[in-house]
Amino acid sequence: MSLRHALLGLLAHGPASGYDLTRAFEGGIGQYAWQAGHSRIYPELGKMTEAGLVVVDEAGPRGRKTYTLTDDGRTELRRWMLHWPEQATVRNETVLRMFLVQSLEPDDARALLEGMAEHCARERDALRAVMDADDAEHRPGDPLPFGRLAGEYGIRQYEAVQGWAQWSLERLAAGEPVR
Amino acid sequence: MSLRHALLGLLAHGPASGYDLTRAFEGGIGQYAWQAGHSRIYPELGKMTEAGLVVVDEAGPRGRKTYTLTDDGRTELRRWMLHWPEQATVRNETVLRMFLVQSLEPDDARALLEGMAEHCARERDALRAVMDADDAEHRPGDPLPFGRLAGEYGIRQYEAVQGWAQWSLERLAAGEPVR
DNA sequence: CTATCCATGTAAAGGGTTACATGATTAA
DNA sequence: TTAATCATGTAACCCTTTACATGGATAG
Repeated sequence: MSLRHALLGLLAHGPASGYDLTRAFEGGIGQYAWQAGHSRIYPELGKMTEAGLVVVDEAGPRGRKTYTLTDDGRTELRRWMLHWPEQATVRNETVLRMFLVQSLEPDDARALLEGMAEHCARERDALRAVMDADDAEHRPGDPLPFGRLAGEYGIRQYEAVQGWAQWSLERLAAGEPVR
Repeated sequence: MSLRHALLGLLAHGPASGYDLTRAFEGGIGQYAWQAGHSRIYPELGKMTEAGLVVVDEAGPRGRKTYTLTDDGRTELRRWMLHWPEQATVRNETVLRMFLVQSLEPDDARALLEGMAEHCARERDALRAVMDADDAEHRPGDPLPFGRLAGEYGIRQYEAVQGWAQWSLERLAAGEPVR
């Protein structure tokens, strides 16, 4: 049930409404870590309120509700962050394609791997540019923007996929039958 | 709906039963790419049969049914492999923790990052040993074992996480406030 | 004969996506 | 006044997990 923990983690940076949290999932966290839409977020915030992990400050225009972490919520977040299971939930279409590349004809496999390498090179450059811009704005002593550390991982991740695709292309080019 | 494509990809290597496919998900594909249990696999194979993507050779002990890819199934697999969307489905608890590390107290963040680095170093070594054993058994000209290419990515992936955790620890050690 | 593995299925409960539905506030 | 944005919610449908349920084949 990681949506709950994603919400706890976002609220650890300060109070937010369901609408704010929905916007947050449109950024990097939704693209790289965990997806969620408002229709799932609102009911989950309701359950978390019942469970005493968050409280509502009912005060805002248009019926806006602002949620704040409770001590129990912060404790639960810390527990989840530090005690991770050996087998974490993983669902990744890109890695699935990596497993299944050996089910394609050599020409198709080559096309897939070349496409992946190009895509990752482009995404890596784009993310590098965003992170460089963040760093340029950043004054020493200020807190890092949310997701700055994870962004650095994103760059390394794209480089890993790109390097892997090139390594795989070399194995294909060497005439090694991959299936 | 990637379970369908995972099954198509596994069946591309040869006919298999629901039981065989369930076993396949207990290996690397289930650990790194996509999880599925038999209670989801059997109904999905039924729907895929209705859709004409697979056919059943009803012949085996204990009511065993063996599924084989049809031409339509192979076409659908190829389509899905080569035409990937920009925004792929991602659900990854480890990356979620990376995003939320900035919501922890510095001591907790350090403990998390050190734990991740150690865990990845261990997993990397274990996977490297399995891949080396695969390569030792492998005769040039034989097809690569299923998942050999993806396994190489696994190694690079663990190295990327480990390198990232160490980079993040250095930023923490430098006294930079991460939140 | 007995335990283990092979083999298939269904049911219930919960998580997640898409669509439906409504209305207040603000900026142009 | 009108369009965009803020803001919340529910309903239907599908996917996923866990548990329930059954029985054949094989090895010791």
